[in-house]
Amino acid sequence: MENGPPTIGFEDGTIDVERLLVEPQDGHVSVDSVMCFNEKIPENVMDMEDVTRSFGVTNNGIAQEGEHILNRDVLDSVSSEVEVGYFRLQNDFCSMGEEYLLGYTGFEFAESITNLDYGSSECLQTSVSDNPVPSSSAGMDTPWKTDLFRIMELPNDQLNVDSSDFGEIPSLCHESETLAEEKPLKSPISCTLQDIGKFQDISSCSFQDILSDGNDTSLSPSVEMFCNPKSEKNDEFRVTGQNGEANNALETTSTRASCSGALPTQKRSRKPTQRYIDELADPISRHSKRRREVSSSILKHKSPGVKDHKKCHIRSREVILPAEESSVVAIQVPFGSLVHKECPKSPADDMVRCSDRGNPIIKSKDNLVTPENQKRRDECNTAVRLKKRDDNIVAASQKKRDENGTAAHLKKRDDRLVAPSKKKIDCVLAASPKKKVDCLIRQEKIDDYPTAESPEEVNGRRKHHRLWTIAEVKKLIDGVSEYGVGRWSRIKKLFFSASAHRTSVDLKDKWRNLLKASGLQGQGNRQGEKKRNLAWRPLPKSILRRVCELATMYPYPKGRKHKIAHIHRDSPDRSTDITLNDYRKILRSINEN
DNA sequence: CTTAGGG
DNA sequence: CCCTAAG
Repeated sequence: MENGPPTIGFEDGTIDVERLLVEPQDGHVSVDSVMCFNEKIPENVMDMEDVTRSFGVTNNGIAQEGEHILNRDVLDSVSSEVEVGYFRLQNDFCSMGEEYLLGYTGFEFAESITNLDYGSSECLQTSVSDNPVPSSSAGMDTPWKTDLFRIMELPNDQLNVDSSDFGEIPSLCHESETLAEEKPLKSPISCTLQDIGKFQDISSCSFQDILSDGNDTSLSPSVEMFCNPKSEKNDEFRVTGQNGEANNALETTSTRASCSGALPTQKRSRKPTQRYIDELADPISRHSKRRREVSSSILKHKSPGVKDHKKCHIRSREVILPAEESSVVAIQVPFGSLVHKECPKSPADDMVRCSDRGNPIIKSKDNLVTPENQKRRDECNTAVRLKKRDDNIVAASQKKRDENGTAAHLKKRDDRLVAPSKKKIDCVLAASPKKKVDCLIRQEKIDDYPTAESPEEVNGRRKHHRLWTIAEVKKLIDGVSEYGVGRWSRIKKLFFSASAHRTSVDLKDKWRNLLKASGLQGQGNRQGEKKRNLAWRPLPKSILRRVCELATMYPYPKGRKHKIAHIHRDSPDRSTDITLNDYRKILRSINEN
């Protein structure tokens, strides 16, 4: 209604492409909010990506601006081809392809569209049939999208744009609104392209990687970030923003809200599809099998009805996204809004907690994985151990053994830990059964943060496997540089007194891993090491370097008898860093004596 | 109890 | 991380 072209089609069924153009840039035309034609879209090529491709829309825009540029020439040529109907090629829609749709899984439409890949227009029809186009008067939405549905409704062999469609555009608003309402996810306003950019900067992997990653398994958080805001746009014709400004999100949201208010009900909001859930859950699950095990058992014991609350789990999990530790900074993806809506507790708690040592890093933690979202997951949890060593084992006996063993160990460990806070209890008290589950999940998350204050335990069981934060690694390195390799208990005492977890053994193990990562240890198969190195989580090179230095300094085996003499002798050659550490170490030893 | 090492 | 064996 506002600034969008009220109509873009001609009476003869063609489309005024020029009107679709938005903000010409550098001889290119931004196609955001622009749509195209269905032209000769092959019957079996309903996939948006294909469409996009066939019209020369480039996808490279995502990483930068999240926009797609359509060469004007191409567009022009296309315009002549436009004959009947059109597709709305929303930028993300195009580029995201299935991803985008998956992000949308909340409602049938998405699923149906997803199926377009397989080339059946039936999907479209069925999906639309589910949402019959109501005739209402209020109209704020753009006709574009609604017309998309129109087209879908049409039989496969007659994709025609009824000129009347343009006239009754307003009447279609209702449906669009409905769709909007059905969206399972509200994109957080704070989630902007800028954030995404930041993410990119921080993480070593490119967005493309992420995308592809999400392809096989599920939507990666980052993808979601993209998807959600876009989804909003998709429903809102008012999509202005190529810039992905937060304001946009707000605007669109509010617009929708008002619109829906005007057109109450008629459609009950749909729950996220199972598929959607699956997609979300997958990435995390992959990384934290272990956690899952524990959590599953916990959940199982605590609340039999976990399955019923899958959705909640998902929500909570979304709060914390896997952050990259590649650099000293980790990204915190603002998915808070989602959580806020679904869950009473805000993720903020976790974040705050996580910043021990003043380190603003939010660990990605596989931990979050815990929330089993799907039946499948639940089943797996309860019935099968995903541990590496359990790969071949399906037998219950094995499982039992493992559980018992771990349980015992955990208990033991817990005893040594700082007394758990009452957060969990509070949580439980204040919550309905559903919330209880959430609390548990949150508990896990909290647990992940190595703050002495928050070593909560769930039912006496503790989650293990906390990711090592860079800060921790640094501390470890400092400790090693001070005390040398092998004095894990001391290092633990002095550097990790704050973190109840991280036993001396853990330190030792971590150091071992660091050595591997630094590629300085395995003399035999250095190549293998290196290869694995790539798989390693991007560790700050500075850390790796220090590890190397320390490793050379203190041969891992106890062979560092002459350590001190060595140091003195070599200190001039050593980096200032090491020298300083040595100095400190000496001082400390002196003090102790 | 602490380490080293294998799993 | 877990588990075990060795000082």
